[in-house]
Amino acid sequence: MHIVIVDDDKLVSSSLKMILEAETGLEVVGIGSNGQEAIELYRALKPDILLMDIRMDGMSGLEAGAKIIEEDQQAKILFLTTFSDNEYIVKAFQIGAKGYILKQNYESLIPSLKAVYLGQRVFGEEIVSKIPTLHGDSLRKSDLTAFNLSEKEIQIITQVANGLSNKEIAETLYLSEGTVRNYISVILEKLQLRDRTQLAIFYYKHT
Amino acid sequence: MHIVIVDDDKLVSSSLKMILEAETGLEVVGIGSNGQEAIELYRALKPDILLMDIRMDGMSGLEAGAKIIEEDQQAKILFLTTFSDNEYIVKAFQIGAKGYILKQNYESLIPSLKAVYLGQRVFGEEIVSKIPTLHGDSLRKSDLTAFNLSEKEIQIITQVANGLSNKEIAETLYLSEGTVRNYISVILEKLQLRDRTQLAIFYYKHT
DNA sequence: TTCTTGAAATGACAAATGTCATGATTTTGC
DNA sequence: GCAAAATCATGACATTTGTCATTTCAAGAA
Repeated sequence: MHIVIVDDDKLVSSSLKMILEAETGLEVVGIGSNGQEAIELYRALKPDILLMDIRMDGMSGLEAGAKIIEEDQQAKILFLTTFSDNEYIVKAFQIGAKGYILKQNYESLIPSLKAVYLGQRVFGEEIVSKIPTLHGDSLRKSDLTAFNLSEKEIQIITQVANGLSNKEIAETLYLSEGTVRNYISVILEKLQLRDRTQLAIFYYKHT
Repeated sequence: MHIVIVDDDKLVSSSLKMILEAETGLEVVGIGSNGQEAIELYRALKPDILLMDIRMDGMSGLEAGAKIIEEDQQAKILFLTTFSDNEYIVKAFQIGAKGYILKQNYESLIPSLKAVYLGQRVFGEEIVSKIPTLHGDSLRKSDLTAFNLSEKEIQIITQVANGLSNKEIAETLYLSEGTVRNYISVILEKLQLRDRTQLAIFYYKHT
């Protein structure tokens, strides 16, 4: 399996090369350090998999990836990044990347590479929550604790995000309308938002 | 890595067992043949991964999976199936399964198992096309024409979905605030919605 | 017990929102 | 040119929304 690695941190790319080549059957055939090089290397070497940092100086991995996939629909690109970012995850999905892995999670790199090689798509845990229509009914614990939101507040946010008016929320949760207003007021303050519409938007962006 | 296999075709489950145990580090600790057994086996054995047919007589793999994940949020379930089905794929995703693999694709089974074990999610190529559109920056043409929305109306909707107030939208688009209100009123009527919050929600659900 | 804390409610208020009727202006088709 | 459209604007109005100060009440902690 031929692999090209592209990362603007040389240290990362050479460590990756070592890790990968410890495995028989894997061969790192090229190393690059920016988006432009990624495109050139891909064209020249046609690797089975392109392992690329999503964030790089100059042309980002995403841009490069989009271009490469445009040229070769079959291209198998696995993105690497050090942190999970909403925007990136969704975009990576959109351009048709085969996967997305956090660098921290280096043990899962080889199995993921193989799975991708064999036609699977591999994504970290985070991806699922970022996909709109598959939302569950409530915000993830991780998101809510980060903002000190109580259980009840979450319930209210969820109702707002379902498009209910204060009166309707009051009926649903057996509270008075005024109480619901108070809750929302507090929530908006906590989240630094202005009105319920922004709150609903927040919900959909963090779910 | 401890694995439990559940498939109503004994032939399949025993072949799988053989394939898996050829790999060092993998141990099939239990085999079941229906959803009910899957639940019992999971409770009793707490395997690292549950490899389960999605379609089975009696309780389906999907139902069993939902129940198991309900009991143990950490449960790692990888579904197996012989054909790709829209319903199933999306449902599997929704209940929180870690993956979905076609039986035909047996070479990718082991790498996929490992990737899942290490915290990834693995899905076949098909999945992507089945996932409702991920949101980008504007409504798709298809969506807007379906509702007879004009160019200007789309602009307004977009601003609402960005969380702007009427006054802000007016400034952005060089209109009076009243005009913006009128536009929104018409849009809400067209889309059968009640207020701007529902409009923002609509936007994020159709984008 | 008394004190404190948190959840829920109230009422008053200003601001934002949505609806409606109407009118001015511009664009477009014929 | 003229009529029929969009397009943009107003003003009046009822409702909803968000803020704030204050109160009630119950459960714990002292």
